[in-house]
Amino acid sequence: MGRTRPGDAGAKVLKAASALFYRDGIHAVGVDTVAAEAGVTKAALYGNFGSKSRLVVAYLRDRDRRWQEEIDAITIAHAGPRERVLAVFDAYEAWLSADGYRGCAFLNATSEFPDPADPVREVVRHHKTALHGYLRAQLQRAEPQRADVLADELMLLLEGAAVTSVVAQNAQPFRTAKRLARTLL
Amino acid sequence: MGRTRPGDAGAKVLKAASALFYRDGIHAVGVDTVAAEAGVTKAALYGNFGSKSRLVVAYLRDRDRRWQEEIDAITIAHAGPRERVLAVFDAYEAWLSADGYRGCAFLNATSEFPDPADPVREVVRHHKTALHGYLRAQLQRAEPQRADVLADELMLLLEGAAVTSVVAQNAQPFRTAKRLARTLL
DNA sequence: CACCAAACAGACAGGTCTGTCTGGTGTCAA
DNA sequence: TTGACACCAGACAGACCTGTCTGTTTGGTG
Repeated sequence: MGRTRPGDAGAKVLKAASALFYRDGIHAVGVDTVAAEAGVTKAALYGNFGSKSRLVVAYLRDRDRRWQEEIDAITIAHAGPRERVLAVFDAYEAWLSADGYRGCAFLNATSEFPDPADPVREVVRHHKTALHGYLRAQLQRAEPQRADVLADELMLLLEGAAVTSVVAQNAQPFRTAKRLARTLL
Repeated sequence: MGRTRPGDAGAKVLKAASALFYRDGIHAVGVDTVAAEAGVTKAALYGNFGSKSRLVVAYLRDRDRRWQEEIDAITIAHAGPRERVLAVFDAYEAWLSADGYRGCAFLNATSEFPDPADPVREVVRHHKTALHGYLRAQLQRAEPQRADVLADELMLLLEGAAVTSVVAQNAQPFRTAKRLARTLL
């Protein structure tokens, strides 16, 4: 019977791991579960990723890449810097609400990996630095002299809305954050 | 030899659990480790708390109680509502920096317990609701008509600064948050 | 067609997890 | 003094964890 072609196992594992790690938490999901959900053997999982730690890093890198695509879509869809910045709030909210307010995968990973030197934390810093850089680049065009401070402040609002919406299990914090962001701009 | 008096085991376990759960994460710490660190047997731990889940809830309740004492101290030390609100930012920052920016114990627990119906999440909601209520009560005296919105906004700034300071491993986000809070007031 | 890489199936090792149980020891109060 | 109680010491069960191993089957390529 048509078994899957070689080389697909890695992608299937990554897809299953993404869903499970995000939904249940990283420490709470074992590699057996990931392999079973992916329809793949543990040997194939280890052949592709080497260890669970590396699979976790791959999971976060993949999510960062998909988020970057979202940012690119925003850049294409909106021309003005203010519109782009506000669209980031909408995109963030959409990602969180789509999965029942489970929170930011990178902040969750930060909670589960306390060591700041862990490779996981490097991916998190990379992701957040990229987001901050995008905001600052946009603001540089709109309000050059306030760009740095504004980018810091908008990051606080974004992250605050993210975690607060998880506790509250609804999108209301994002409305508060976006309204305040609009007045700051 | 002077063994400890009966009744002390519970307090010793709670103290050890608080330190370990907060530092390493809840799922990452086993009950054997907690019992060993407390200088107590597992039997005593289970005799006092019944299960790890209940110990986790006790840990968060205890931390909430200690935070409430901090809030009470702020109320005593400052008379004006604006001073009290800004002092909350300082207290939050002090708690995080004192433990190497490991983050808010309640938000970390939220990451580790995805089910919103979990007793752990109820403690988290209680804690955050109490904080929000304190801010709103203070603001009611300073700016009655804006109190509700302002309390929401300050919560976003507090939570945003908390998680961002963990990623960055420094207190800079709190300075940004406090400055913005001051201009909002 | 023959070969090889990559998948399969599934057992296995060694460790850790939560939770229980047995039996001994110390303390306090009646 | 005696009994209740809370603890100690440590083994134990059963599940789950990561990671490895043996051997087989398959699909794509030279």
